[in-house]
Amino acid sequence: MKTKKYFPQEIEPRWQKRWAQDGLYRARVDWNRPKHYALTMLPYPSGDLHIGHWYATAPSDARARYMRMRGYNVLFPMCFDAFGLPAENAAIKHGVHPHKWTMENIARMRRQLKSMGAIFDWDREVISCLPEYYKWTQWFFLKFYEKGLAYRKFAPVDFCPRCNTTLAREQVWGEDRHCERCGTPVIRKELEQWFFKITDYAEELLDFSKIDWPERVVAMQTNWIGKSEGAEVVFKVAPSASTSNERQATSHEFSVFTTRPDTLWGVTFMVLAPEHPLVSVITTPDRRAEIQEYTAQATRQTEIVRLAADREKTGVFTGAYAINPVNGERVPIWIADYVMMGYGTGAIMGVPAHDERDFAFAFKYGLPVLPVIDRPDGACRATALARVMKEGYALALKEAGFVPEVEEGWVRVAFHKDRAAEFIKITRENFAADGWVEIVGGRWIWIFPDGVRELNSLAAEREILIRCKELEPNVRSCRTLMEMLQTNPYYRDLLFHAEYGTMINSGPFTGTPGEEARAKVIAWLAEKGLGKPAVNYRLRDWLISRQRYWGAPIPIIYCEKCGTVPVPYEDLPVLLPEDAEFLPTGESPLKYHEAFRRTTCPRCGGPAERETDTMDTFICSSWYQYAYLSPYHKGDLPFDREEARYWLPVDMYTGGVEHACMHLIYTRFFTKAMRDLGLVDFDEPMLALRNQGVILGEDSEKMSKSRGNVIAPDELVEKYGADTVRAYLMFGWRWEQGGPWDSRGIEGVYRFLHRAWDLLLAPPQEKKTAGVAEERALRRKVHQTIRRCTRDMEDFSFNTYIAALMELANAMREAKPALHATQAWEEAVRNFLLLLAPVWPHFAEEGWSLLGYEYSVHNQAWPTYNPELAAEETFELVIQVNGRIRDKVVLPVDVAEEEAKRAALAAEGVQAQLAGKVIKKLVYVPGKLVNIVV
RNA sequence: GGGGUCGUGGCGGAACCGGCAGACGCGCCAGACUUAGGAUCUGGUCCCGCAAGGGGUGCGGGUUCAAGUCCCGCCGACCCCA
Repeated sequence: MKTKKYFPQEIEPRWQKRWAQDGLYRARVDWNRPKHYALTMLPYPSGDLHIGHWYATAPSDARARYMRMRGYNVLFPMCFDAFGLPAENAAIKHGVHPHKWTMENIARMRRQLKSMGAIFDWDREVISCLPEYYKWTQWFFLKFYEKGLAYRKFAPVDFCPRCNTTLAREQVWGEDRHCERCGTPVIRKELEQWFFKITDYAEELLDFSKIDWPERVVAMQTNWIGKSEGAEVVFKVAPSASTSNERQATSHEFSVFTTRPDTLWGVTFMVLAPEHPLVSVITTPDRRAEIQEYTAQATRQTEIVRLAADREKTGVFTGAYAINPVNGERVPIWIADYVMMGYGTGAIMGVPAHDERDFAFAFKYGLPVLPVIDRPDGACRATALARVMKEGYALALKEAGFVPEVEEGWVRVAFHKDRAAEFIKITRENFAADGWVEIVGGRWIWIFPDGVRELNSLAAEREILIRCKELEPNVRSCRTLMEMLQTNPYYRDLLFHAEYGTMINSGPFTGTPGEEARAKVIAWLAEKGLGKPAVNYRLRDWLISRQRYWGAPIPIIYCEKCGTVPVPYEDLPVLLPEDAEFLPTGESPLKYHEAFRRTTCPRCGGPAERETDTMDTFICSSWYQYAYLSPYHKGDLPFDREEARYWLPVDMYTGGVEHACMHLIYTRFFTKAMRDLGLVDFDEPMLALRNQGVILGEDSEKMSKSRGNVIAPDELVEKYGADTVRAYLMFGWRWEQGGPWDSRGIEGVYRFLHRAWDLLLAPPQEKKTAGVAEERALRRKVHQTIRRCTRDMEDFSFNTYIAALMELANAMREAKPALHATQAWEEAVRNFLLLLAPVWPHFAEEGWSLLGYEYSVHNQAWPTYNPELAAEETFELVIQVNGRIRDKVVLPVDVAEEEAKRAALAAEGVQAQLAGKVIKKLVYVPGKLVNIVV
């Protein structure tokens, strides 16, 4: 009888129907079994399922199936992130209502997802745009509001002119600060917006000790949160000259945050943000006009322009001075647009000797530079004008071991600071006229014929400059010493450095080594009451207001009498009206919906207005893993407590790394806030996380309709069946890496399924006889494969998992003529099907059924391997001479060391190499090799 | 500029603790079966060489009996942050 051919188009729908009928994959609470909550990131219902969805989902399903066979009660749900802009844009473009558009897409994508044959429990599906769902999204908002985690403030915010809405800081990407969704560069607006206080959890979000997440994601989040430790230091404003005789009624002060309190003695100016409230107070009358003009112009600039690193720094002097609390120096206060009110305290201290930006600013405006941190490398350079030196100067230096370069009337020398004293001595002995030689870098010393002067204070800076100007007409236009030095290209790279090093010119701290400098200064500041330790985070609060229609309305009412009033819980959900005009005006469409906007105050009953912005859809997805527990829960809480107690938290989360600083940080914040609200009793939503890569088009470019390189999974399923698509997606790439699609590669996997079909179901073409050894060899391969596959599935190493199955199939094909119908063969077939089951669920079920096993293969236990059966009996001993392979011999695995060495020395290929040589050493690695060193 | 990840055949990729580099698959080459083959099966396939042998994991050094793997320095790619 001829075996029928493998025909996935018939097999797959049949089994999918049967599994659904039997509720095979329904996940129910069962306290007698260990649970495993596997979750993959929910898709946005954009229209059709993309091959990327398959790439993310199918391998995750295979692993969830594996866990199921391992005996876990597995929950692997699926749903749709249904609110969001594309629905609204489609409405604007094609006149379809977002609800209709979204629900139709969901219906299509649900059908497409079902063709995958995954173990999704569709009874737990949730759709975030339905009132039964967003009621709870609004409920979370109210809870956060009660807890002080949701607040409204007027602030400069990022606005996408294409999406016509504000965005959270996380949703603005890249150097050009573009919108994460549409790529348009954002602009800045000043608006009153709602925020979630994620910064309250900044410190806790930095703790990843309880979760097994990829290092890359940990690094990205850590980077994003951007903790910097340092000190807050208070500077007093010096009484201004014009008012000094009248004694000022109020003394002003302001604080700055710095990560480098060890450089405080090097402060030569201060900079306030133009928006800083003190600016208008301290500006002297003569500076007022200029300051006002600059401030007005800075406010108009976007943050992106103001912060651009390559932009020339500009600023204006306020006329006021601050007193450096550590040494009483009077330093000028400037304003500059590169200082932002929203960052730190809106004021910085300028230490041009040890900060690149400060250096550029000081250089531009002729502010002095005072080095206060020693160069760790000690590199010094010096330049002498040849005509002021004796002729023998260079020679004298040479004799002393220096390496002077003499060129165009200059003598230049580079040396280590330890030799500075010697250099000074030789230099002083060699002056022929009045002049000077300066040392920069490791030391800052001006050598004059009558003595040396060190640059160790602002006073010294002024005095040295005056002396130099007297001596040299060329430098008379220089405002600072640094300006003078800057003209000499030989000093490039030595004029400032930002490294840690021993403190110099720092009063009582001079000589403090770099490693302890910060801590010591901070402690001292605190003790003297001049400052305190402080931590600054880069993380901003999460801006959640969106000026769009297709989202969950923010449940807030504004009453003229009562102010901001939260919608009472019993009034939830605040329904999104169906008949809004959603035009992209840059303001919320709900604002123009009178019936929605006008309401009564829940407190006083008077007329009031609703908030018309909707919530960022990332809020919907911050708690969806809880929604699956009891879809559209009807109770006091968003989910069923019993279900939660059993299933939570998520054990394995899979998805793309592009969400590292958005969804993945938001959902961690949500869970921590939920914990503090008493809703859950754990700290992290997802215990483990694994990221898949991205499948590119065959042209190695990102798939896009405009490029025409999109691979449609539906077509592939139609041609090859879902099992082949699943297997190819797992085999073709390192899962976490992804790469370009290869339409020939999938053919190879398809062929493999056909071969495997014949291997299992067709009678052998020929018959051979076999001995015990062959039988044992087959069983060994089977058990080795179980071992490999188990490990690979644990490690998400899907490509090698499939490779191991292919190897087993190859071995089985070899053995089939001799072993068919033996017990070893039966065992091989049974285990092969079990190992196939997570990857090709339909194929495995069909094979299992045709071979007469009891339904269902997916209810079978994961096979275990017998280490004894998996163990090899012999091995190939590699014999090296001086590290080069010269021969190999096959030996029993339990061979004695002496025996192995004897065999190695006797090997033919070795003998030829050893002739007449003395063996110096013999390295023996049991079970591996012998290396003979001669 | 700072931080991270990574460089292995024509391609995707294997290689566990430092121990046979290139598993598995694609492609390619040869053969078989065929009216035919873009189906299927068999064999071959890192490079040089008829061979013995030699070379080889981005480049240059180092540690070691032994390095794709560890260390140092370059070069290049990608990602994140400026």
